[in-house]
Amino acid sequence: MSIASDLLRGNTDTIILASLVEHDSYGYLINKEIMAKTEAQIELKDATLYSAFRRLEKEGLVTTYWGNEDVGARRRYYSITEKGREAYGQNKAEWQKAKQMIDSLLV
Amino acid sequence: MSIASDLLRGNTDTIILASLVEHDSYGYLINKEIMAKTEAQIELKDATLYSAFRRLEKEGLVTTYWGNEDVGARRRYYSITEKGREAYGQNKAEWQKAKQMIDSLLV
DNA sequence: AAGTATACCTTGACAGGCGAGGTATATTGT
DNA sequence: ACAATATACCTCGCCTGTCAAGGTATACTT
Repeated sequence: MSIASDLLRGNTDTIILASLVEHDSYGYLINKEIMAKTEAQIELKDATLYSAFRRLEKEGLVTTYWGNEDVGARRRYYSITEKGREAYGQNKAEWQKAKQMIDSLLV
Repeated sequence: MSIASDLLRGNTDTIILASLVEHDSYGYLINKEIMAKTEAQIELKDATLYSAFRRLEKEGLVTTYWGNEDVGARRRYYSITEKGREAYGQNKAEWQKAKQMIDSLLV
């Protein structure tokens, strides 16, 4: 059984940012990598993924550009901004705290 | 800064069930205890709390009865059912797994 | 020619959180 | 005496994030 989406909610943006910290990437690949790393227990549905991208872009946490593939389907790349790196750090810290707090409530 | 509600979502029902595992309780007290235990970093807004109760009741995870206070405001008590205990165990297990998976994605 | 993989996108429905509003009783402060 | 605060419950309607369902286009395999 894969992870309920309500448990992921609030972390999707952070997860996407995480995959952009090292290098630029694109939607399809990000999704595949997440599935590979979690043995398909976490999967961002593509509608969810793309709506997250719009949100991140609007907030200035990522920028985007079209790749110039001369073969295959076009790719839209995403790049994390400085603001995005900061947000990532904060989100991660908040996640650590939330984890701890929730754990303290679950006997 | 308190914990973003999207990080709690998916855990609110579990948190409520947790506070009913040891003994019956009522909304106002459950809320106070959660705030006390987390130094007010987690707070279920009462609209959230009561809608969660309706949900848990509908799913047969809790039962409810009116307390017979002869003084002060009336209290509606909640009692966890056997089904509720099972759900609690499963939710907790899923939370453990989700934690692990999310952590594996956040570099 | 059909199927699968890669790669993107939009729309509309749904569920949970919660701000804002409401009711009622008891205690504490001035 | 009266106001304020704490206790204790409740509903309505908005907002936001997820995602099923639908769509487009290219390239490779069978």
